[in-house]
Amino acid sequence: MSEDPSGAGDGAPARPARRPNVKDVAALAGVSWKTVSNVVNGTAPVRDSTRERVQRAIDELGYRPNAAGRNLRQGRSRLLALAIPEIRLAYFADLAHAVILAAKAHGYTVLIDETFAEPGHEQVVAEGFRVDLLDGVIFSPQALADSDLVAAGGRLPMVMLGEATLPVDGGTAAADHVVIDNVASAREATEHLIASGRRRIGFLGVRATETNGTGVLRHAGYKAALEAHGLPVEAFPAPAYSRPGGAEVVGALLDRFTGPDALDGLVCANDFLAIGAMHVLRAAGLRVPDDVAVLGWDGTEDGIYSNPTLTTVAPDLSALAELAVDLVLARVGGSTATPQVHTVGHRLIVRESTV
Amino acid sequence: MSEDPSGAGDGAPARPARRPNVKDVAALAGVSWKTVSNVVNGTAPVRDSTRERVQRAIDELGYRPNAAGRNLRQGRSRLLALAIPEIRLAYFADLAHAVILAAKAHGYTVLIDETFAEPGHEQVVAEGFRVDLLDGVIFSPQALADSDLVAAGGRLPMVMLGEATLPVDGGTAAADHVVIDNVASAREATEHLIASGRRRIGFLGVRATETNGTGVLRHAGYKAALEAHGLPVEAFPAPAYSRPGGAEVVGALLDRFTGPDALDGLVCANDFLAIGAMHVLRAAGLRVPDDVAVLGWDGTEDGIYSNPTLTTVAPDLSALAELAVDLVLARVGGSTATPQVHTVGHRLIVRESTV
DNA sequence: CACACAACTTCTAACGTTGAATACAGTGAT
DNA sequence: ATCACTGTATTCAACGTTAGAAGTTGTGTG
Repeated sequence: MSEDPSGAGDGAPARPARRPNVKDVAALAGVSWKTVSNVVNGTAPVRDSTRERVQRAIDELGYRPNAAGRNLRQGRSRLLALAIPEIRLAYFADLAHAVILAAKAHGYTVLIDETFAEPGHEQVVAEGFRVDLLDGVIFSPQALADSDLVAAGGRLPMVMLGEATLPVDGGTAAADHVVIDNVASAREATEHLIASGRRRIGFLGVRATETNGTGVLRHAGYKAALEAHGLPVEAFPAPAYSRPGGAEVVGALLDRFTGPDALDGLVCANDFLAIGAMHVLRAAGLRVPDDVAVLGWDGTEDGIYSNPTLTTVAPDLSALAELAVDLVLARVGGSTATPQVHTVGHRLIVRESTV
Repeated sequence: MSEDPSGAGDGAPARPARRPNVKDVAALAGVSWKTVSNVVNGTAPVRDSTRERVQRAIDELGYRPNAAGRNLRQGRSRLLALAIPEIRLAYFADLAHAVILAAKAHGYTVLIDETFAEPGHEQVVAEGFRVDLLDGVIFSPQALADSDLVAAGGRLPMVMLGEATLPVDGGTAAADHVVIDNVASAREATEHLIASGRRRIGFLGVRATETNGTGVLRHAGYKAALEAHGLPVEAFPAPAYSRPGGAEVVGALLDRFTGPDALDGLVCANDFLAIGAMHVLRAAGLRVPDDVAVLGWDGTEDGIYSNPTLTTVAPDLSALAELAVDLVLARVGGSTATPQVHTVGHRLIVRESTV
């Protein structure tokens, strides 16, 4: 009916055909558009009276500097990506939350890229995923081995989470890494089980394909603790660090929970494995923690509301996220410091599953 | 030591000082930059041999069209935002996952905005959050009432999830809405409890502040089912649709689960409330489902691995996400169709908690 | 040989922004 | 009255891309 092509309502001010730009503001304020820019960015001194006049024009038109123009001019987008296997996994949702907050504190916006742990997609990320759009990437790789990253020429500032992409020989890292002390935390967690009287403790979550990943390191700490007490070591691989993964492995392992050498403790490489494991154990008529003690990693909220509640190693996620954002933004700012491995804190939260 | 300011390694090709642009590609391929543009965008016909030559140059230089330049020229960023209360809540993580996939199918990238259900921040989103950067927004509001949205002039294509921002009087919606049939699904779920012999069924999750929100509609369906059977209605408010929220409410309500009129069923407005409720019920020595049947909404994976496993109403999330993306992109493309309310499917998944 | 047509080039312009350089006015000193 | 200086404000140019128009080849057709 109306001739207004914008389709906006009647009562409200009609949607302008074109978003206002600096020139519109300048025209309304009666100054040059550069002065408007100066007011917006504080680039050059502007007289108070002029500033007020410009500000009034900005408010009246609802002017917001166009991001594309600004990005083009400045060569920066103030956009970071967080590349993770899958946002549905609680740990990564927690991580994303922490990273979004940390980035916002620096005026940065975060966009989530799900890799689904596919080597192909992870390789794409490593090689400079959306280098046309992003200022930097925070990358939590899963399938990528240490050697892969070195091959990719660092086209885009990148920070790695976890040790997976570190050279096994201890050589120079290709990018900054942020990690928790997996060996120490695994030792702590295992010591906790031993202290509560467990003697036959299994480890769930070794991975054949990993050379330097989370699972390997946690397994190493677990092994060190048991060997220090002269106790037997028994490790099982997991296809995926997920609830179904944990359920599957433990399901195929149920006969190891009966007989004279029955397992009475299970160190799981993360909370999901532990919850999947507990689910199957319960279905098989085994009691947690009475028959088997179970613990995991990540400190996800699931462990607070699981039945029984779950003992877990919780990384200091906000510290991790802030550090990762600081490091990647330092590179964006031009830093060429030698990449390093940074360790953030963790703590063991003891709950019902290991009482 | 090296004079190379890029800081790149030695073996790998040094990071170029400047990212290649169309002119660099054109020079290498021996064609005009316009031809490169034509190859990249398919704007005009190009001979196969030429196309190949250009493609080789693109690959060799690792050329990727600069997003800022392209956005500026085309007036579109191919960026959508998904505004949700909090990514850590499993339902929203599932939703984000579905939206990311749906958007990717259209060449769009998604950026997550967490509103924390703060009215202030939700208002900002409604008024055209990052209109300078985004092509559109998919918005799952929590605190926003129906009237608020109308006031905001639609500066940015927006699709709303859920009924919260619909006018109560059934008037014209200010934007497209995508919903599930909350009344019908609540009736189904409640009928399921009645069919399994429950007679004293409570509802968890009404909200005083809502006029047209999810909780109100699910309560209406619940009420309709009970009244159809002449059974008593008993509803309780929840401070937040979270596990702690569910735990808190049920914790203060434990005496309603003993005595002659003891509740033997609990319809919870979402899975989180249900899991929090089950947690407290168990701690108080009550058995689910023996003493109390419990169910929720959202179909989150938590309900598969909870103890007991949880009966839930699962929305068809991929349909919901695809529809939302289609609708918002239609607006981006210039559609001025009258906003409508679109309903997607759901199904009741029966598990242990209501056997 | 004129003509149509395809493939490509050249040229112009514009998207909105901001750094660098420059112009301008007003003040105070010489 | 001239000059230097300071505080403001302005003009210029460029970021990388693409749309459009007009011109230039080369090839094949009538």
